[in-house]
Amino acid sequence: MMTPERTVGRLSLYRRLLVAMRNRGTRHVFSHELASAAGVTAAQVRRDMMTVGCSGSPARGYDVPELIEHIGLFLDADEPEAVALVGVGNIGRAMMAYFEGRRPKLKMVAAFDQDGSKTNRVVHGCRCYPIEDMASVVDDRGIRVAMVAVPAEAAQDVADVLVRAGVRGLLNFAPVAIRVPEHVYVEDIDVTTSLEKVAFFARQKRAHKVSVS
Amino acid sequence: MMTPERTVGRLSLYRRLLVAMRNRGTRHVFSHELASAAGVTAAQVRRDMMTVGCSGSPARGYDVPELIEHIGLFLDADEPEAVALVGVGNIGRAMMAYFEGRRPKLKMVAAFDQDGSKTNRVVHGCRCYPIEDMASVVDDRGIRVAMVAVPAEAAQDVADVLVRAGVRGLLNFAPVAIRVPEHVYVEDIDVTTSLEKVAFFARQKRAHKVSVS
DNA sequence: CTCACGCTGTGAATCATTTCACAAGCATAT
DNA sequence: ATATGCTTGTGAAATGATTCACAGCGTGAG
Ligand SMILES: NC(=O)c1ccc[n+]([C@@H]2O[C@H](COP(=O)([O-])OP(=O)(O)OC[C@H]3O[C@@H](n4cnc5c(N)ncnc54)[C@H](O)[C@@H]3O)[C@@H](O)[C@H]2O)c1
Ligand SMILES: NC(=O)c1ccc[n+]([C@@H]2O[C@H](COP(=O)([O-])OP(=O)(O)OC[C@H]3O[C@@H](n4cnc5c(N)ncnc54)[C@H](O)[C@@H]3O)[C@@H](O)[C@H]2O)c1
Repeated sequence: MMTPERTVGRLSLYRRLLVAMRNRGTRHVFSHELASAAGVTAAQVRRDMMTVGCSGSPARGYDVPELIEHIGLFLDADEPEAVALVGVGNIGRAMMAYFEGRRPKLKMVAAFDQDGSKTNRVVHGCRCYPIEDMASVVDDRGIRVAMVAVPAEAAQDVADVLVRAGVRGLLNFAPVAIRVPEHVYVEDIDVTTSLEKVAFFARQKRAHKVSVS
Repeated sequence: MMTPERTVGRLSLYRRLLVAMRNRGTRHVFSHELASAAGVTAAQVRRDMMTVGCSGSPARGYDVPELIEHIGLFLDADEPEAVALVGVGNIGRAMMAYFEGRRPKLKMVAAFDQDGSKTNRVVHGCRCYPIEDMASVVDDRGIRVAMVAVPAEAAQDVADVLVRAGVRGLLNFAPVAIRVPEHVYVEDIDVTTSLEKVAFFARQKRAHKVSVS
């Protein structure tokens, strides 16, 4: 019954593609069309649709608005969710700019930083508080999801405070493995690792190409 | 013989942790220590060490400097590799700041942007060129790895030019599935999807907690 | 009205990755 | 010298994710 992590990621991607299709006026979509747009197989799409409990017709495929709605029911909370950001540096500011008005169900409502020159103002519609206020603001506003964009040395401490204040999910940009209690979910975005993977497989592919041809 | 994608990601992570250990003066490490630092199991670490062909002693564990070297031999190219960046916006600039002097084997040597106000200068040690020069600069410098940080609408076009100019690996920040020939590797960093995953599992965990206790 | 086609939904099979479990090893204490 | 208590390395088992393959169906053509 527990949904696989990969599936959730793909559903988020499908939704974005489907919204774009709807905005272009597309009403129906076949599994192979969505699959090709998402870069996965048609069977995968159909399986994923099973997990959101959505079915299509053999003749027309899936109904796009209906799919968007079902994915929303599955993925989203009932109420819009408040998200906190810790660390108003390069990455933090880029994220504020990016998320402004993008996903109405996930609104960045509070940012925190140690540096006094970055706090007590509103950036991209998000209020910036001194770090000392973090526990109380997160607790008061019932914030359950936070992005961590502070230097690696500070990430664990920040996470500890967030978790104690009630946060249940962390998106971590700092290049460290954050340790959290079992009931907290952490997703890491590790750009260095990603880039090293790209460099590694870029080389592999070249080698493979040569050896085959 | 083809190394799994996951393994490569973990090796990159291990290396970072090992370098930090070495800088603290640690000479030897047991699989369970590295595992705990990386947030994986000890068996996983030992398996991964097998793929880089590195062995430890039952008494002392693995030799830290030796491990760092072996992972380097496995992951890195012989020569330092040049990396290109396309899109000198919020994300692009954050990446330039971040990678400056971080990984000597992966050096960001050229950035490209459409916007004239961002080009023909040096930012964080990386020269910014007009987008028109991209194909020739990438080709001339033999660049094989590139980061794509342009708006979604432009990403496919940019990727096409890069691939034609000889790029074999892409790190893509734009929220679209980029289509590339079979011999090119693409890794996506999709912050929206990651955040939606975090929000989803944060909720799940809460539910799980309640139902168990 | 009937047929043929191409799609969906899904059990079963395949493929990939992780974990188990244990023989063999090495340093240390006795 | 040898017993002890850790560890490593690794087949084999388990788990997890993806793909196959096909029955069943709805639609549009004839
Ligand atoms: N910039 C990038 O492209 C990039 C890429 C990958 C990872 N990262 C990681 O993301 C994190 C942030 O990177 P950045 O480039 O935005 O760094 P940055 O230095 O620009 O910003 C860090 C911010 O965190 C604040 N801060 C420091 N300690 C704090 C604390 N204890 N509590 C609250 N705020 C604190 C600082 O005042 C600063 O505003 C780092 O861990 C970095 O390694 C950044
Ligand atoms: N900012 C974020 O936190 C964030 C997060 C996730 C994803 N992204 C994605 O990353 C990409 C960049 O985001 P950003 O916030 O840096 O955007 P941005 O608007 O700040 O920067 C985009 C840059 O690309 C340049 N550009 C546009 N078209 C171009 C083209 N055809 N060729 C070359 N350069 C071109 C622009 O001049 C600009 O400098 C977008 O696809 C965005 O969706 C950004």
